[in-house]
Amino acid sequence: MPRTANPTLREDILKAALRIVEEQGAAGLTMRAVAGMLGYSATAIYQHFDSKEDLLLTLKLQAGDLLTKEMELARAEPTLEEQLFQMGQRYIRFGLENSTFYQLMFQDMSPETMGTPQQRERMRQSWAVMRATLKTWVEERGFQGIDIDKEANVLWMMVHGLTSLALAGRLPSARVDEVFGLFDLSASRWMAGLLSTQTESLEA
Amino acid sequence: MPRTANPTLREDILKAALRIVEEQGAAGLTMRAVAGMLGYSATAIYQHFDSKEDLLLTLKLQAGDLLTKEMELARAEPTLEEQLFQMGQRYIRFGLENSTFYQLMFQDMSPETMGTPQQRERMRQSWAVMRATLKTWVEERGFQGIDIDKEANVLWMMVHGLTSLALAGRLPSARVDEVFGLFDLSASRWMAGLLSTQTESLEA
DNA sequence: TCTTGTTACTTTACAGCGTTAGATAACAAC
DNA sequence: GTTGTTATCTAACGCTGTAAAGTAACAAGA
Repeated sequence: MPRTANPTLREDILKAALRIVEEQGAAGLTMRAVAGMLGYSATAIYQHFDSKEDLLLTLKLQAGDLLTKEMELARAEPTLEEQLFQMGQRYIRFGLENSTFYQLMFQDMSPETMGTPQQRERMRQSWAVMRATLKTWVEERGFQGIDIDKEANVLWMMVHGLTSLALAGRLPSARVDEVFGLFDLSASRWMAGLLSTQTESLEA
Repeated sequence: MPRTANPTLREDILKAALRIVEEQGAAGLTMRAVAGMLGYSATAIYQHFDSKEDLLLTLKLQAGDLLTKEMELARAEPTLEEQLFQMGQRYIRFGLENSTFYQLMFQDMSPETMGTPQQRERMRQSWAVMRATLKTWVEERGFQGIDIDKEANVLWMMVHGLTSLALAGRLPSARVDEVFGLFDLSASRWMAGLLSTQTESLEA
């Protein structure tokens, strides 16, 4: 017969943490800051999260879900090619517009920090969305000798590499349209390369 | 007529910091730990570095130099294609074998943390090595309508994306040979894509 | 309605962090 | 020797994440 807890506190903590990360960056995210924003003491958070690491992991998982949702929106495009292309663009835009989060998602990814296998799976959900579309497209076009998983990883490393470099200030410009230009180029190289393997196999 | 400082202390600090990062990860790198390893007090470091951030930046620059050196070794390969390919492999291997460092290099890259324009230039040196080889290759083969800078960025985002995903545990395996397999695939897609633009322009 | 058991939350405290201020002492120059 | 400079140390400040212990709110049973 215990005292009842604030039923929304867990979510409130996550919302406050999200706001702090957005407004002040990852360095501003302290237990005291989060709790203070809600009028609680810092240690109250430990009723709902094991540690700051646990809180961060939850935040990362939520960010991953947002990215997945974003990519699923691309399914509205009329053709599969356009869907794939839009997924790439939406991925990049998400990273650029939520830079702190995106960097967080790919940071501190030591084995312990990565959570349970289910959580890792959840983090890969956006990849799975893209992979599924790619698979349908490859099958529809009747491409032969394609390892879907590997091709999906190739596409993923392109968009992630691009986003990551842009956020690190390692590209000539981090402007969305310029980054999209590079995405255009790399995607068309990949596509042309893939198509060329198919014409070859037709000739043979 | 001042007292003389330990002439090797600055380098000793960097060496100690390097060792700590390698042995204990970035989290173990504290001013007290670095100084303690050398028998100095923590504040002695401030004679040689403005802040921990300054120390870290210096470390990153050194890591960048190492990567550049590593990639320059690929110039020994007999053909330009092999040189380019080796550069990619050496980049990836460097990242996988110096994971903490590599992650450090692409972390905390907020505008202030990035140092002077000269330092940013120095950080891009490994990219410049690859770009130069790519340029020579493109000219030697007489390829037309190629924007060298953009193609170099495409190659860079592939190797960086791959390395970064592997280190984040987001690929099915982080084993060097498996990662190399993905590099093979993406590089050949890019190459075939690029070649296809050239045969098209020949036909036209 | 009163007691009781559970637990949400607070207060206090601790060790460690980066960094500053002030004290100390080493040593080159005169 | 004396002096001036500065390399280095000690002490301290305000921060961090978090453990331990205290407080009080409230559901359940009488």
